[in-house]
Amino acid sequence: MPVSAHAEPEARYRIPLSRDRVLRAAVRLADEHGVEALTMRRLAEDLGAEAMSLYHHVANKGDVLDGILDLVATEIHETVEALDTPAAGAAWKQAVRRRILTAREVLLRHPWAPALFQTRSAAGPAVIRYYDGLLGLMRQGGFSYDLGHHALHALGSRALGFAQELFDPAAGGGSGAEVPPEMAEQLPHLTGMIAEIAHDDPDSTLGWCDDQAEFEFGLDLILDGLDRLRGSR
Amino acid sequence: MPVSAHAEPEARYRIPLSRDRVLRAAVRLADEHGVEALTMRRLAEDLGAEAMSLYHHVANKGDVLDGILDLVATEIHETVEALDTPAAGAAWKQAVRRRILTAREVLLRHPWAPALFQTRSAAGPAVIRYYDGLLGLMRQGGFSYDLGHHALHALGSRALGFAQELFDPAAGGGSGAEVPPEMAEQLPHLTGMIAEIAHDDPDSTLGWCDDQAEFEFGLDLILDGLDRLRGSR
DNA sequence: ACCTGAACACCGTTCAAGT
DNA sequence: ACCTGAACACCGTTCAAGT
Repeated sequence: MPVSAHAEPEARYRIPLSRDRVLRAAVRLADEHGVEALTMRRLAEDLGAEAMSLYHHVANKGDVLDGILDLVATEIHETVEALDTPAAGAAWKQAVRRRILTAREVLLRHPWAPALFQTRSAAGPAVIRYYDGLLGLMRQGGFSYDLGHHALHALGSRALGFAQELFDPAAGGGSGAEVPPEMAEQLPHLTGMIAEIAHDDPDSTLGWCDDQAEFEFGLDLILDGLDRLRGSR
Repeated sequence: MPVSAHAEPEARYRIPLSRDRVLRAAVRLADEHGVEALTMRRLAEDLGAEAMSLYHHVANKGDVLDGILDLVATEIHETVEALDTPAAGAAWKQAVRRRILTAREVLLRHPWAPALFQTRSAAGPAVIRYYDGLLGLMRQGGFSYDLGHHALHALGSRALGFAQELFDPAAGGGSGAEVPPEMAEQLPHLTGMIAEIAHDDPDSTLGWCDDQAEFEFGLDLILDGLDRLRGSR
């Protein structure tokens, strides 16, 4: 191996670009400043290069977006794969539940990822490997391929650790009790619900939905339903 | 009422702009050419005006996007409201199921809407009214407010008639049996599943997932789970 | 081979000016 | 009041040119 002593300091500020380096910088940029800050120009700047240089390592911006999603999915898959030795029989439910809640933890570190998963239609290889692992756990739990197939569809994005939140309480502003009277007439049931929950727990005003608890409720509902179908079909 | 005969032909090619006219044109544009064709310039062109004129009727592009989502949600809410006289007791499940499948039918006419619903965080008034109606059906079915609340979260976007499809079989290309051998080793369970389904139904190659059936499977799983919890909490 | 500057065809939006 | 043209500050991407 030839030694070139003077190359050392130069190499420090001029690490060659590569697809991997570009994608990792893109993930970091999205994590720190949001996905809307992820432009080819800004990404190049962070890498100490010009925007046009990126095109030697990625096809276009869509390729970058698919690439960073695959990076996140890889992180999920590897974290989850290190988690447990799969268990047979009824333990399938606990194993699947744990994987999905772990996937959710990974996604909380990349809050831009769920919205992007929904925008980019094609599932990358890492997502597919992750789903293959889930299906494997179900098979060990006694699932037919047919039921396992339905199960993956039923779980949908929840399997990856997210589900769309339609109500964003933080966006609402004031406390739950401050429903305008003319709106309350049009929304008798939601108004009643908010009033009752405010009564039971006076401290629960703004942002009173516990995202984690709601995610687990929906997940358990599906898993319990699947467990009941497990033998019968 | 004064009559001005000569105003008629002029009014024909210069209908004044309005927020409603702008939003309806935006929905039509998205329906016909996709949401990516929905630019302020293109939208103005379709209305026979300049892009800058739109800003007298909408605040900005985000306002347009929120506006067209509310228009779709209104269409869902009105279609569903005309559907049934709500039924008490165990019939809640059938009533909710029918509303959600109807919402899905509406969304199939606006295929751009689901992805946009997931991007725009705040739920508009029409979405909230729709959810209030669902909660009302559940209340009549004997739900506590607490269980109804969990139920809305568990249903999530499925209540509006969509759920993210993570596998897009149409994007894959060839038939299900054409899995590359080195990939098959990494995906033993998905490969086995595809092989078995191809064996049971040789015609099911490309796009063999029945979206409607899978949507209903997941929906019923959740509704059956809720029905089981209905009395016990 | 890898990288770059200038340029192109778009965006959403501001502003001053028209009627 | 409503509408408009020109302009600004951005995009992603192409292309010919550098090393």
